[in-house]
Amino acid sequence: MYKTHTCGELRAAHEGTEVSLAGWVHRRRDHGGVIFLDLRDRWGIVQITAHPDVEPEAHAAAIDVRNEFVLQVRGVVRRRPAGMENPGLATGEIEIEAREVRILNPARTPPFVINEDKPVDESVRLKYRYLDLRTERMARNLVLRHRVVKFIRDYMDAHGFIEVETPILFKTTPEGARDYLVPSRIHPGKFYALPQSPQQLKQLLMVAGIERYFQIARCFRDEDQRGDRQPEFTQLDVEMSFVEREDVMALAEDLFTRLVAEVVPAKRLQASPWPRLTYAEAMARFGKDNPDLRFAMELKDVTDLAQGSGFKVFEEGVAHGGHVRGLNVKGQAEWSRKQIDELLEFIRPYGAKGLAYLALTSSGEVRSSFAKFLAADRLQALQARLEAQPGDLLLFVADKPSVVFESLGRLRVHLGERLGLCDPNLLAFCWIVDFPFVVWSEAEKRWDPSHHLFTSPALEDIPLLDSAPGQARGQQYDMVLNNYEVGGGSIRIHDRALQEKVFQLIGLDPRVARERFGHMLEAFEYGTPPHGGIAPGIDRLCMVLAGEENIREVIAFPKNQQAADVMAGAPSTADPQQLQELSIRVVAAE
RNA sequence: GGGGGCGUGGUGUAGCUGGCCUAACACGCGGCCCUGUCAAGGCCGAGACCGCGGGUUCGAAUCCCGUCGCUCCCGCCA
Repeated sequence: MYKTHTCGELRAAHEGTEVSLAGWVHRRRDHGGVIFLDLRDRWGIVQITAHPDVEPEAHAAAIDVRNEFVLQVRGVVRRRPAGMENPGLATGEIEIEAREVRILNPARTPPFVINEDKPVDESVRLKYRYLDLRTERMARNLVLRHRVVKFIRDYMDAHGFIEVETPILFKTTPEGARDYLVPSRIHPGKFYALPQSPQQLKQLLMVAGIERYFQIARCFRDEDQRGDRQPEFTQLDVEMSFVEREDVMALAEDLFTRLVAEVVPAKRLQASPWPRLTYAEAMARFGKDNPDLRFAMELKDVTDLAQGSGFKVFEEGVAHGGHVRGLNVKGQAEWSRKQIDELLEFIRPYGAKGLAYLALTSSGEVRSSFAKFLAADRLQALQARLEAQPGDLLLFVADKPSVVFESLGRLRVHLGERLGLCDPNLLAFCWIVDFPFVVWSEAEKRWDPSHHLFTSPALEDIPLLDSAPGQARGQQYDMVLNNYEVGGGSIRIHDRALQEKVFQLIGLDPRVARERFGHMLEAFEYGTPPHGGIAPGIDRLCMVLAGEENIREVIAFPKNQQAADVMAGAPSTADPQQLQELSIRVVAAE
């Protein structure tokens, strides 16, 4: 037996116990006589002492030991001498007096330090991911993720859900993101696709009468990476029958409220119940449909005050159906012209052509790019609208609505981070509802579903689908946490006629629709219950709960930004024989 | 597809308005000393020719061009 105990569990109460421990050498301190070894396993760290005159052989063995060697140590638990305790260590009251030190496997010097949390180039970490995962931080993240998933499974089970696995080899649906394709050997020229989500399958499980389904589901999307996006990711996939929007939202809210309390007690919810914003409200107040509610600095509409104000930029902005909106950067009136120009540069990529400012210095002086154009009462009204006080800096963008929202929304987040307004221990969950059912795609010249093509429109808005599709609301809801969309769901269509109508609306040829989704349409004719669901992203959620800023930190073996696994070297070329079996010829490898 | 940032010993950085750099510092690594530390300590030492290629120059880590890699972002993500 290698282990009688783990390295993290021994306490003063174990004094005198003979133990056998096994783990990695976290650190070694050689005092010429006595040698200290910090032995680490997944459960903690314990100090081993090897005295030359207590057990010469054990001491001799400890001389050759280096960091990250794998050892088995037999010894006796001793209370540490008075004053020698280490309060920074859970096992700091005791130490193990070594009787035998056995080197199970030596280790090369690792390419980066494992026993402290120092920045290391990420490609090096990813190449040696198995070493990176030994670090306290990464081990903690993996444990956190396990606890999150465990809590979810227990909760779902307790609420009558069953976990059903759905296929990884499925059918391509080019309507959504790019699919990962898997060639079929048995069907030359044909392909499976990896699921972008188990959407269709979970709906078919509702047809099957499961009523309450969930799955910790792996999803695949072949799109470009971001700090919060991986080509394969995990979502808590949920679907329920005989439910309305409120039922699904209530379940998810209860689940995650309890999860936070149990799994990350050090963090606290900003609000419970979670605030609920309509899409329109989220855009108007925060410029985004995934607003960070941890701080205020809300956008204010000043279009009415800008109109006929005499300031050309404002008037022209309004003239073409545009808005003027502003935000109040509290207490930053002293920012220099240069700093404000930098903010303009920050929002320029989002289409903003200018950034008007009004700084109310604490001395009562006004610095502004436009104040001289405005009448005194307008200026007053403007300040009142933004609840400005001396010391505040007011920033305005005038443009078409999409540009105003995009640039001020981004600017708000940027400023919030820069000014330290985002409390990392605060979890500001909220719901976004009443999304537009479809959005006009200028590129494709057609209506695109704002969620996915199985989402039901609000029933009272169905007539609008013919007259004014852009006005119709969808029965969609997004779960937002701090700065991230961590989940989305909807009530689905369960009626063939309505589903076909939606296909038609988004320009899906009926023949193509039947080819791709015929199984869905047919299923709807066999007694499909009203149903809906939600799919919270496990990776993003864990990222926020772990206090990480990149999704890779909560994934054991993530892909890099090029969607490559630099440790194993995936993707790789395939053997010519494999390709031949699959009837595949590689045309260009550039 | 586009834009920004970065690329110096094993790791993290400094140097980068060209010559004092035959590249510095910290950690790590090796050796020696040290019987109580816990980021142990002291002394000594090895280790990069500055991502790669080309150019400018008497002279380049430092300037220019190209290229590759990593990263952040835009597009994209039903």
